[in-house]
Amino acid sequence: MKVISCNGCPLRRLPLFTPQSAEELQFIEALKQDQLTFRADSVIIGEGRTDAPLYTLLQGWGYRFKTLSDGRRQILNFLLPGDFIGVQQNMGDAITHGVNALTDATVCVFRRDALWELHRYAPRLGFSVTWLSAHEESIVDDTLLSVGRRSAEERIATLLIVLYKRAAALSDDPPAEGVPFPLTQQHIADGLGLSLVHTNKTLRKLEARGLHHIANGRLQLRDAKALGRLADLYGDGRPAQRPLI
Amino acid sequence: MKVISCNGCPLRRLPLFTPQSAEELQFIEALKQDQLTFRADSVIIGEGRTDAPLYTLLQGWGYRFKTLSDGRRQILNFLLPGDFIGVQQNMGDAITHGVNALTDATVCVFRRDALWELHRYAPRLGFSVTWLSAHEESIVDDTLLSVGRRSAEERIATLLIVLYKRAAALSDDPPAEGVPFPLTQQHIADGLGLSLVHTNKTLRKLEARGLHHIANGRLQLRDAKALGRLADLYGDGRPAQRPLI
DNA sequence: CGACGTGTTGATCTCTCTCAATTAGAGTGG
DNA sequence: CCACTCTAATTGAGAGAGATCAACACGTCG
Repeated sequence: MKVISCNGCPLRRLPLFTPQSAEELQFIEALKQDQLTFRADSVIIGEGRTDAPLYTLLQGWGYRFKTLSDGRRQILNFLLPGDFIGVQQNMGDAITHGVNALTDATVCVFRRDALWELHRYAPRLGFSVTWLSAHEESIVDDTLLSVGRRSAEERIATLLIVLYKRAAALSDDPPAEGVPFPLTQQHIADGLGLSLVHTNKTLRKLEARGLHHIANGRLQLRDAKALGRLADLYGDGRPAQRPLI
Repeated sequence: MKVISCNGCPLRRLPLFTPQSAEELQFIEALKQDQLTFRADSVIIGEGRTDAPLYTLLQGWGYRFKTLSDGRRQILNFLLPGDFIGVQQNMGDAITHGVNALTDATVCVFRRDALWELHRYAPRLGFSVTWLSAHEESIVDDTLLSVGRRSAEERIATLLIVLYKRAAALSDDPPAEGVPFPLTQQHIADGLGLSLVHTNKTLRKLEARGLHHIANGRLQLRDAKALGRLADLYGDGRPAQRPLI
């Protein structure tokens, strides 16, 4: 993929990034060092790294995860274009989670001190990063609610709705035959604290009831209302809303 | 409790807040509006509020939580002195979780635009907030790993260690007869995605094995090594480490 | 003294896990 | 074009960790 300028960056379309000034854009451009592409299933940031660079996901999907020493794995959240990668760890703390690519994924690489530079010289953008960081936490909060208190059916319904909305928000055209959905059942299981087998059985049950359909890497919600009843979400599941400041 | 000046604020002792300059302190002081005290078990921020102020927990414990419409509750994380309350929501997003006091709790109240002011005029402190926000997320990450992939015994061992360390880091004297531990078993259950009954049985089992002891609102770790083996934490459970910048 | 919150314990019940096999599709090499 | 392999999905059977139901104990408080 050709290296694109920050001017055409897909992140700019996100509502969080209120219209940037020319100076701000130029500033970001100066902090951007490189652009890298990772293969599907490859490691973007290894668990335990301390010197991880700061990335921004430009294209493709990924996920953050933690593992126990015996191999049990929990996916913390899924990363879609526009998400930051490694903010926590770029602040001097040891990283305690890994980041893998789910599909082929292109990232922008920023200077290690980019976060500080941003705060120092473009506080409005620094503020945006804080906002985005807080928003990512709220996604993890939602997942924790699911994993802690929802049944398997409810968890899966919730995940399907949330990912559907996030994916749909990124495409320009209305999602006629569904949205891209690159997760395997193992990813779903690891994201929801379920076993692979039970995930499969639950998915089949929901699909048999006509609630959704997954095929060829695409997800369709066939009965969004029923899924919504299962999920019992109030305001969650919609993409970030408000502009800043 | 007497209103204290930011100069004597307990937060200053936290390693995250590298020595502040006199100007920075003065700046914070100007943003501080008030000081409030909440009763144990009272609501600090109601679920769904949109105009919540920005607080900082000065004294006492609290917790963030989410509930499903049928009443199932998940505690997202526990708040100890030095924690922020409502950062996410003070950034223009609707709040989707509640905050309750666990003990009597005193908070500092800041102007609603304090976060922006901080970023704008004291970028170093703004950066600290971003760091703190990211760090809070990493605590939720750890809990999600527990709830998703650890057994009941392992979850409880993990929680005890983590809270012990956080509480110990806040007291000056070495914790001879344990650290303050104001949680009821219901709080533990809601924080770990377990039922009350099973939480009780598991706690009793661990206590019978001599791993810990809870009495009179205090927690002692009697066999930290055994608890650590159960918890299987690597770097987690210790308080925030590195200074900034 | 009765009511209430918290903790404790026993007896079921069930959701989800684990184990085990099988199927289907993609890629590879002969 | 056909074996061979590997990964992902699927399905059945049995086992188990944890949930639910039901009592009871204990201390505090009005």
